[in-house]
Amino acid sequence: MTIRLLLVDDHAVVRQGLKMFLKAESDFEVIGEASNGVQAIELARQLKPDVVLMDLLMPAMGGVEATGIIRREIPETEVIALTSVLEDSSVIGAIKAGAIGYLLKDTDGPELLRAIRAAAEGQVQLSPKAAARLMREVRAPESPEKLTERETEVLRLIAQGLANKEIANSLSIGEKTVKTHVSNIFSKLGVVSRTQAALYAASIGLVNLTHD
Amino acid sequence: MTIRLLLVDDHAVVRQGLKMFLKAESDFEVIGEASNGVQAIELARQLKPDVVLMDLLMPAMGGVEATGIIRREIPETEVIALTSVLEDSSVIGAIKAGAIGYLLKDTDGPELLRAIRAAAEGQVQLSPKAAARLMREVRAPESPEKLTERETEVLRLIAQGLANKEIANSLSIGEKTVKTHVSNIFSKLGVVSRTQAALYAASIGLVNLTHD
DNA sequence: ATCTGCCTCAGCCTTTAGATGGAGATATAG
DNA sequence: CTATATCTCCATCTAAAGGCTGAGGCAGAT
Repeated sequence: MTIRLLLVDDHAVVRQGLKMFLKAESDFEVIGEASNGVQAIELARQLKPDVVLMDLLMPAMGGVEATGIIRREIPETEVIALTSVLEDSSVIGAIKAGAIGYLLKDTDGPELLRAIRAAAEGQVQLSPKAAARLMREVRAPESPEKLTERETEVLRLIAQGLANKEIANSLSIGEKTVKTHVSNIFSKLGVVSRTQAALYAASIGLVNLTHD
Repeated sequence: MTIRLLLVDDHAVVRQGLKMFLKAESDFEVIGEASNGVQAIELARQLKPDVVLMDLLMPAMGGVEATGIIRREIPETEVIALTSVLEDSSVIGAIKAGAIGYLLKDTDGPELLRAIRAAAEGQVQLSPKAAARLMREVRAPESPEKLTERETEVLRLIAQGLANKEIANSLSIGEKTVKTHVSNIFSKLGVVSRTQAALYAASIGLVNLTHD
C-alpha cells in the first residue's frame, strides 16, 4: 500500500529535492506540490493525500493556519510540520492545529522516512528538540492567550509596518476600533509597543520578512 | 566530463534533496557535503570540487566568508550562492567574495542545472531577481545610505523593541540624541516609523528573532 | 588651518500611540 | 433563554514618537 504525499514548501528546490529523495522509496508517491498555504488547502481537498509535509514559514498563508484548516476539513489526512525554525509557539501552534509530527529540516533522511511512515499510520513523531519544547510547554503553560481571527489580522498588518490609520483603511473599520484591537493584542502577547508586537509576529513567521 | 560538486547547507534535508535531485543527472557527481562554512573550506581544500553550492545563512561561519576564503585559496573552484533570502548586502557580499552565481532557493530544477553547468564553465549565472538587485546597485548606489556605527547600534536596539528613553539609558546618552539618530536612520532607510525600521533590521538579520 | 562627517544636545511643534472605561450588535454554546 | 465571546465604535487623556532647526565638540582628511 503506497503512502500518498502532498509537499508544501515555498522553495522549489526543497520540493524538488524532497520529491527526488522520496521517489527512491517504493511505498511513497508524491501526488502534489504547493508553494503556500492556500494552494495546500486546495490540493488537499482535491487529492485527499495520506500525509502532508508542511513547511511552516510561507507567504500568502502560514503553515500553521493551513494545517488547522486541512485537519478540520479532511481529518483522515495527517500533517507533518517540516520547518527550519524551532520556535515555541510554532511547535505548540502546529500541534494544536493538528499536526501529528514536527520535524526540523536538519533531520536526516532515514528519520524523515520513519516519520512519514509513522504519520501515515496515525502515530506521533517529533524531533527530540521539538519534543523537549512540548514538554516544557505542558509543564509551564505560559501560553500567550490566543489571538482572535481579527486580532491576528491586525497583528499581521502591524508587522507590515502599517500605522493604525492605515490598518483602519485597509480593513474598512474605524481607527478607534483598530486601537482597541491593538491594545488587546498587546496585553495578550505581553508586549508594550507595536514594534515589539511586530517583531514577535515576524519571529513566528506571521509575515514574510524578505523584501523582494 | 563530470562536474564534481560540493554541497554546503546546514539543513540535512536540503542537502539530501539536492543530492538525490542531482544524482539523476549523469554529468554531475556530488563528492562532498558540509553543514557550515568551516567544514566547507576544509572539504574544498581536500576535494577541490569544480563547483560549490553554498548556502549563505549558516551557523559557525557564514557562506559569504567561506566563499571568500575558498575563492582565494582554490581559484579553480567556482561557488554558487544558493539562498532563501534576497537581500542587497547578501547579493553584493557574495559577488564581492567571488561567487559566480547567486540563486534563490525557489529556483526551479532546470534553472538550477543550467546554473551549475554554466558555473562549471566559469560563466556567470544569476537569478533574475538577484540580477535586478545587482543592476540597481551599480547604476544607482542609492544603496540605503549606509548607517553610521552609532546609528546601527541604535537601530539594533529599536529592533529589540526598546523605546527611545530605554535606548538613551542603554547607551548613556540623552533621549534627544536618540531621537536625532532615529530620525536620521529613518530617512536613510526610507521608512517612516520605528516599527518599519525594526522589521527592516530583522529582515537583514541585524537581530536574532528566534527567542529560544 | 579648514572642511567634513559624526556624535552630542536643545527647543518647539504636531501627530501617533496606547490605556481606560463604556457600549451596542451578533453569534454561538449551554 | 442566557451567558460568553467577538467585533464594532466612542470619548478622554497621557505619554511617546517624530519633524524641524540650530549648534557645539571632535576627529580625520585636504
